[in-house]
Amino acid sequence: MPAILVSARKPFNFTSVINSHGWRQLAPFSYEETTNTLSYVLRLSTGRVIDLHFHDAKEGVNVQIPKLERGERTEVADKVTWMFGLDMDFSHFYAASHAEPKLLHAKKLARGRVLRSPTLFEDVLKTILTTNTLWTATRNMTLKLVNELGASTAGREKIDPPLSAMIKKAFPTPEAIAASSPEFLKEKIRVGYRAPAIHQLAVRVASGNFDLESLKTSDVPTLELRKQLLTINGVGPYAAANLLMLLGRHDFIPIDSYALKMVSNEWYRGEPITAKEVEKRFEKWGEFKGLAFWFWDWKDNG
DNA sequence: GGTAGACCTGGACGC
DNA sequence: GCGTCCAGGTCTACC
Repeated sequence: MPAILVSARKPFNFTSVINSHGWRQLAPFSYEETTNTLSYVLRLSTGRVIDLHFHDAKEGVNVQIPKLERGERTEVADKVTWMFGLDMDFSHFYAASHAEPKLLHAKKLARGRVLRSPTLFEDVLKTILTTNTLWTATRNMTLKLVNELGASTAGREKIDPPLSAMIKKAFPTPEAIAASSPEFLKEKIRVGYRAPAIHQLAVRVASGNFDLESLKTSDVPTLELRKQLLTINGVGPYAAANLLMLLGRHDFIPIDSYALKMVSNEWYRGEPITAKEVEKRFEKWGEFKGLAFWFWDWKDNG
């Protein structure tokens, strides 16, 4: 199988990226622990759906791909650069955190990059699917969404049952989700009350009324970016902070029940706390607040 | 600005 | 197998 090497700005640690959060467990990602291989089913801009396998190449990411045209290879390289944040620079964060014992490992393990999907649309939807539910349900909803509405590696031709198990699917496009209905999303994908929000976002993006992908490269201040993310139904303070982290803006902390638990165990003897206490503990980290929180060496991370 | 309650799913638990 | 309870953020109404 052909392969391409996509280089990373140093320092880089493949394992740190794929372990940065739970994204590798969400379809169309999959992970094989014994070989430390991350896989992803990618839909190219031409509509072709391909299977990618990522391996550690020390100086970057080695990507196993099917035979592709030159333009397709360039597109894959660009997507991989985004997904792994290969061009990102965390030197200022490492300098700011070098004296903090709880962040000693940050530079050593090249922490800072968080695994992303190729499109912001996919990351927004996945983030909405993490809200107000348990992780197993998030995994189920994502898998159903991909299986029901995603384009397949086999194209449109009909596949016999024995072969169909080998066919993989990409994350659905905004158009595919927009063409479904809130009722379908609720009843088939089991997304519950999130159905109208998910469908509405797909319609906004598919119709061209909301250029979500442009936020990936936007240079507007973080507060303004946050404001735009909060216009999305289903995206509240937690989801917006999570998405800002994925966008490389680290001024906000995604405060969920896990954050409250960790901060409470660290500084408040496990007693009930509010978001205010979390903010207070990380206030001094300023523009690195999100990074300091995300990569903090917690006393009890169970 | 702060707070209470509804929104859903699915896992855990008791019977 | 069935019913009940509970965890998990966002949104809206209300104070």
